Amino acid sequence: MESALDVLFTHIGQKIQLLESDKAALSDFFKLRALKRRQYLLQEGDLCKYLSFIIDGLLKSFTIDDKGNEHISLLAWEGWWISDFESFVKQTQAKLYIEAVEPTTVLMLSKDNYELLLEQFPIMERYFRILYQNSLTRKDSRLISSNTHSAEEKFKLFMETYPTLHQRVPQNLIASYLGLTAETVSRLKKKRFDQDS
Amino acid sequence: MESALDVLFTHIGQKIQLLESDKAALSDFFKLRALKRRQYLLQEGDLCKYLSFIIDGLLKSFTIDDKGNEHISLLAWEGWWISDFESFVKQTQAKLYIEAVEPTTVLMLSKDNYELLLEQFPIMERYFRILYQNSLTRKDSRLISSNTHSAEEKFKLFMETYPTLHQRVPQNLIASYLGLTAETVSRLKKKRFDQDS
DNA sequence: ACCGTTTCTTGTTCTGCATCAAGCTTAATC
DNA sequence: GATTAAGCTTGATGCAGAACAAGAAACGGT
Repeated sequence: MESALDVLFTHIGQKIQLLESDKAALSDFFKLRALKRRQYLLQEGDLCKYLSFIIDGLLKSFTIDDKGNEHISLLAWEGWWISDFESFVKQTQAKLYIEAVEPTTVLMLSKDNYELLLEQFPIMERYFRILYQNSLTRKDSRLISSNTHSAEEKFKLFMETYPTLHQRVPQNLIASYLGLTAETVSRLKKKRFDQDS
Repeated sequence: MESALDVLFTHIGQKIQLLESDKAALSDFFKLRALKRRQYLLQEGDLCKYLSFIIDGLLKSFTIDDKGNEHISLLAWEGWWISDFESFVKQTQAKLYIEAVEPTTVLMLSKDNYELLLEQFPIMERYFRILYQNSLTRKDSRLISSNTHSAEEKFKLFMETYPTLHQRVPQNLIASYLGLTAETVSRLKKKRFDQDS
């Protein structure tokens, strides 16, 4: 069976050319961790010490506002990275919580190892440059959608972009991800279904 | 006086170590362009062929919705890069307009030259990795603010983040950047001022 | 298989901000 | 420096989606 590191290297190999010798050397930089459902990977106020690559499972990152409401900033599953990126990069207090929605395994890369890895493997500069490049285009789209679309348009766009995700993620999390309430999404769903039939 | 390329290299030099020989070689990759007030650097439907580094002046990127309303996705001035990044990276049709708010000069890097430059100067992989890394943390913050804050909080945060920008940029552009109407921002400004005095 | 918790639905009320309108002020442009 | 356009203010009205409420359905853990 495929090891966690193989999953990671396959992923990296889709963006850059990775030598077998590199793989062996890179392995030591990562640490495997298993999370149970509802377990936290990070809590607000912590230092975000790791970039985490998701081998299997699904995580959410979110803030909690003054009224105690949760606002999801990211839903991430196998093949994606997650962190409180600002906290990780600047080594400041985290603003985000990261919590497992499903039982999850991740490969963690510490800040120190991240810097080392970039020093020692220039090809990884390229990998992360491409990774961030793609991430930026998605964030741009999301920001535009967030500022210009109605609730209905946001929901529709989400369902088109991630057509199968609603089978894995409770509707209230999708609502939160879109900056809507669970009630609103429930009504939008009903509306869509009524129209389709 | 300082040339446009010097401005760029100073900026790059803040993130990575750039050799004089590199500078000379890199110069050929960039093309200088001057824009008048209200002139477009990009229009919706175009291919975004360039990353543009702003030497002087100020630009806005925005979408126009079905009702003809403008939604600003970015305000950028000297020392920042601007593009329709998704269109640039994937070479798809641009969704954005980019227009000069002030008379502006930019150094433009074409997609081809971008790829060449990354091939030939591995140090530039590092530069762009760091650039994108920082850009991502800002986008994250903005996305969170957009989904969790009230109009008043967004406006307050904007004024704290860019305390002098309102002297350069008309209020209606700030409103659009924040996903608000000009009227709302006008009222918020009044409210702030009344409270402060 | 059961029980408790989480998630979803549906109705009602409320409110923050948009929209519409119109006069005023400031700033570009010739 | 006159003219025209751009930007700002203030008031009135409307509405999308939040908030509140409460029951129903689905799910997960033991």
